Amino acid sequence: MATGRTHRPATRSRGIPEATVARLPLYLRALTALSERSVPTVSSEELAAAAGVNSAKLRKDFSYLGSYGTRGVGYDVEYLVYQISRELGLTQDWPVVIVGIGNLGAALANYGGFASRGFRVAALIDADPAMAGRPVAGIPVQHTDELEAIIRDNGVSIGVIATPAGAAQQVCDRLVAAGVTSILNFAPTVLSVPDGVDVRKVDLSIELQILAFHEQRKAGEEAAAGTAAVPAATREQSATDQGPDGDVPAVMPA
Amino acid sequence: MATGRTHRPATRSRGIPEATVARLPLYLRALTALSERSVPTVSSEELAAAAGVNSAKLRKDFSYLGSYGTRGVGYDVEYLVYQISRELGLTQDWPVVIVGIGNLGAALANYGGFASRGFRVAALIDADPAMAGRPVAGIPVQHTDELEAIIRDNGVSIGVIATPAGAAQQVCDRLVAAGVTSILNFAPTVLSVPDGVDVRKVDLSIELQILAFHEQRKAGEEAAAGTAAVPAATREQSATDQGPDGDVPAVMPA
DNA sequence: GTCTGTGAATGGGTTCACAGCT
DNA sequence: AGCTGTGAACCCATTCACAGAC
Repeated sequence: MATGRTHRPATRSRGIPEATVARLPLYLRALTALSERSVPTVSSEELAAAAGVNSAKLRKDFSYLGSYGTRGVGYDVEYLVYQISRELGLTQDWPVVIVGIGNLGAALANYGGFASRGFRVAALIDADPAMAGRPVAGIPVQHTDELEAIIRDNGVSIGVIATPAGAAQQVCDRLVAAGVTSILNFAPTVLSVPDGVDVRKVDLSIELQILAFHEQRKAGEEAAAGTAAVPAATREQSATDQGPDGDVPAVMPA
Repeated sequence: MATGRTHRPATRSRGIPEATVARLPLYLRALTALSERSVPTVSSEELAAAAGVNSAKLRKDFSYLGSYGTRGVGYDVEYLVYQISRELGLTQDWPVVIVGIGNLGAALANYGGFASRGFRVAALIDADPAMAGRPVAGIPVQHTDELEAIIRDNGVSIGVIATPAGAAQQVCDRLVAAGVTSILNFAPTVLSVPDGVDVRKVDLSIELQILAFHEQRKAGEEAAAGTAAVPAATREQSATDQGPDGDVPAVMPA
C-alpha cells in the first residue's frame, strides 16, 4: 500500500529470528503512532528511537522481512505497517478466550490493545457459577462447563489463562484438548503441553524479582563507592532490552 | 541454612549473566514448592523439570552462584532457597508503589505473589480524586498529589506503572525525580529514563502478537503439508523459553 | 555408580562498518 | 550527500560431554 513498491519479498526464506519477531510488535506500535500523525516516511534512526532500540538492530530486523526501505530516504510508514501486520498475522481476526475472570481477567477483557490489533475476545470463562451471566467489559461471563463448546463454535486457537495457579494446568489441558494451540499464561506455574502448542508466560512477581536483583546491586555499588556517588545522568532513551525470556522470549513449538 | 555447608562462595565474582538472573525466580518458585512438601534434596534433573528448563542450563546457572550442590546427591532445598533469595535481594523488604488503580492496578494490588516474596505494597496511587480513600486490597488509594511524599517517606525504590499509556511517561518522570530507580511498566509505551534507572516492561498485546505470529505459521504449514498433518504429540514438558525481552529480558542500567 | 561443576563447542543475536542504491 | 541493506566480527547464551567429588 502507499508508494507502490515493486519488490517481491525476494529472500522470503523460512525463519525470522525469534528475537526479531518479539520486536515487530514494538515497531508496529511506533509506526501506528506515526501513521496517526500522518507522517509519510521515517528513517531507521527515528523509528528506532521511537521503539526504544538501536538503528542497526532495526535495519537488520527489517532485512529479514525483505527490502522495504528506500536508500537515502527511509521507510514508507503505511507500507511498513501493512507488511509487519501481515507478517505477524494481524490482518486476520483472532478470536481469543480468557479463562479466569478475577481482577486480572477483567483487566485483560477491558484492555483496549487487544481489539485494536486483530484480537477479538470471543468469550470470558470463569469457574464461579456466581459470575455466570454477569457482563464484564460488555461481554457476559460463561461457566467453565461451556469451555469446549465455546472453543469449537468460535474456532478459537488462542487462549489466555488468568486463573489461580492451582487451576491453570487443568484449564490448560482442557483448552488444548478442545483445540487451542497457543496459550498466554498469567498463572505462576509451569504448564506442560503437547508438542505443537505454544505457551508464553507473563509473571508479575518474576519481573519484580529481577528488578530487585538489580536494585540490590545498585545499593551495593553505591555503598562501595564511598558515600554518594549517585550516577544520575542526563535523561536518555532507555534501552531495557528484556527480550526473550524476559530474555528473548523464544516461543518454541513445545 | 540446613546442612551446614562450609563452602565459601569461592568464585564470588561480579556478574551473573542476565539470562541466569531471569531464571532464578523460576528456580526459587520450584524450590519453594519442594520446601513446602518438605523435600530435603533435589537433583538438577528433577528441579530442572519442575522449573521447565533443561538440567545442563540449570547446573550452569547455579555454578555462577557458587558450588552449592553435592556430587552424587543433588542440592539441599532449604539451603538453595536461601542462597537464591539472598542473591535476588529478597531477604530484604522492598516497598513498592503501584500507580494507576484501574482493573490492572487492582489485580496487582491483590496479587499474592508480591507479599509472599519480600515485596510490600507501600501505597496505591491514582489520579482520580473519586478513588482517593477507597480501599483496594485493604489499602486506601491515595491521590497522585501525594506521590513524592509517599516515595520519600517510605523509602520506595521500586515503582509499578499501571496507568493508561498517555500518563505513563509523566508518572515515570515523577517517580524518578522522587527517587525511584526501578520501574515495572505495564503501559504500552516506551519510557525514557535517566541512566541508572532500570525499566522492565510487560505488554499484554505484544505477547499476543507473538503468539499470533506462530499461530499463523502453524496454519500455513498445516495447509502446506496436505490436509490433516496434525503433529499433536504426546504430552511433554514445554520448554517455552521466552527469555530476554520476551527475549532474554536484559534489564539494563539504562 | 551417581550427579555436580565446568571447559569446550556450538549457535543466535547484536554491533560494526561499509558497499550500494537513490 | 544520505540512508538502507548486509557481510564480518563480536559477544552472550545454550548445549555437550566428561572429569571430579561423593
